[in-house]
Amino acid sequence: MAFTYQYARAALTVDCVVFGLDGGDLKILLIQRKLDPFRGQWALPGGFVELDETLEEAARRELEEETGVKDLFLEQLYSFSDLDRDPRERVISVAYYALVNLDEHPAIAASDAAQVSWFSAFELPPLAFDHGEIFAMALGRLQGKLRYEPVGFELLPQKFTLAQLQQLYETVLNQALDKRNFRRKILKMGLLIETGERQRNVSHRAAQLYRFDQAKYEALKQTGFVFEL
Amino acid sequence: MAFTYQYARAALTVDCVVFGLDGGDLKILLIQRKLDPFRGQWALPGGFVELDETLEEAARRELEEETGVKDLFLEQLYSFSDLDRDPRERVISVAYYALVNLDEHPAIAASDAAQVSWFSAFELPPLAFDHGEIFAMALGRLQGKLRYEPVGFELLPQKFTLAQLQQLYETVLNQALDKRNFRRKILKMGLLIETGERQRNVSHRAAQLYRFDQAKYEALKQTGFVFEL
DNA sequence: ACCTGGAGTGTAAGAAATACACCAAGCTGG
DNA sequence: CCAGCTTGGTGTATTTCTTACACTCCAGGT
Repeated sequence: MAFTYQYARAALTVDCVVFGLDGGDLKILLIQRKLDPFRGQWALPGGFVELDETLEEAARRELEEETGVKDLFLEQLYSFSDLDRDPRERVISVAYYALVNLDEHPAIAASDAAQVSWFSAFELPPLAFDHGEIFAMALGRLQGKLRYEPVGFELLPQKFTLAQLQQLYETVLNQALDKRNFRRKILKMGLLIETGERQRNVSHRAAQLYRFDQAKYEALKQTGFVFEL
Repeated sequence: MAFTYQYARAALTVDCVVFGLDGGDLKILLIQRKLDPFRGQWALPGGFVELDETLEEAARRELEEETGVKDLFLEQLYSFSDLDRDPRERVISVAYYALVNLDEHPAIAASDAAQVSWFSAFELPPLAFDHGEIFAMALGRLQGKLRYEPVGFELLPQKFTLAQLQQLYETVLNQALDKRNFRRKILKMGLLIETGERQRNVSHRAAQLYRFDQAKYEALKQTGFVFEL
């Protein structure tokens, strides 16, 4: 079967930058290409957009097919359209970035089509196509978002300690933060709920576990409140 | 001539939300459609992407063809992909938003293809397709950008008074600002240059004219400085 | 019992944000 | 030419936020 159009059309793909947090290490998910071009090189998961799905649906479908990850925080990043970004033909790619909690999605179901692996975001191998550029923009976006929106919680388990939260900010923003000031500021927002539970199986005093109060955040947002760290 | 592909491909368009400032009124540029669907309705300028141009090039080309505006500040906004956003067939649109100085681009060369007109952004007619949604996102983006990046100057003439700058912020953000605090804050950043010139032909005391120091801003940005109002 | 390692806490100094009102300058119209 | 109108331009006091900084508490391991 073939499809014919009066004017030439570019192919349309989605590519996903999936961030995960492994302690003090920010990771992203890459797949190893099994086909030319760039065979054997690492690339962002992604693929062609079908006609009966939105871009976001395509991104979620490709992610699940290629890496087994689903139900994650996903947001559109940017559309890339350099003329020669794919050596085969004109391909325009809409990039998404995603945040997952590594502990709750630890085992990436290896796709039949490719090798899948987490890489430290600050020591990536060379990437296929313009994926290096896409990654750089995604990292910048993540760093920006983190300051002005409470997206970081997507990278943590539902219940987390303040130290984990602080380490998340320090890792992603790549700067040290003062513990007391961090705690005061984040607690003053009133968006963290003490669960009453504490850490288990740690060889030191166990920390209080908190949850993020999504509902309260949504309510506050209506009133003009801006999350800002 | 026809083009045939193995898999179905969506058509790809660009649409532009062009903002201009007319005193205390934020305006956007619309064209009246001459063809179905939505014939006679107002719509964002835009059109199909050719294979030998990037998305941004397509946006600039369509803007110039349809409205005569060129050399403006243009940034990608978002890609829209709802399945039924165009009743004819599957069309994915990459939206851009643009800022122009109305005084320096006052006469929009009427395109041969359509009527072109500026509308007050807060009293828009119903728009074709999902252009209302695109506009809403563009307005939100503009309001956000204005706070954290010095994009507002794109809406003003090269030389402007502090009152004009303040009115720009008040108009776009839709809130009143204190004159003395505004002046102190913006001047303390050191990004405005006194031209030494003053307003002419005003029936009151003439205000000092300033220019934005783009070069200094670029330099400061490197050092981690963040414009914030 | 004691060591280790992270949890948890307060304060003082400086910087920034906010709220607020009057005189100056220049043109206009009588 | 003078009165009045319109916008330009300026300072200060109060409060809030930011920053820098060091010790005790607690639990598990040895």
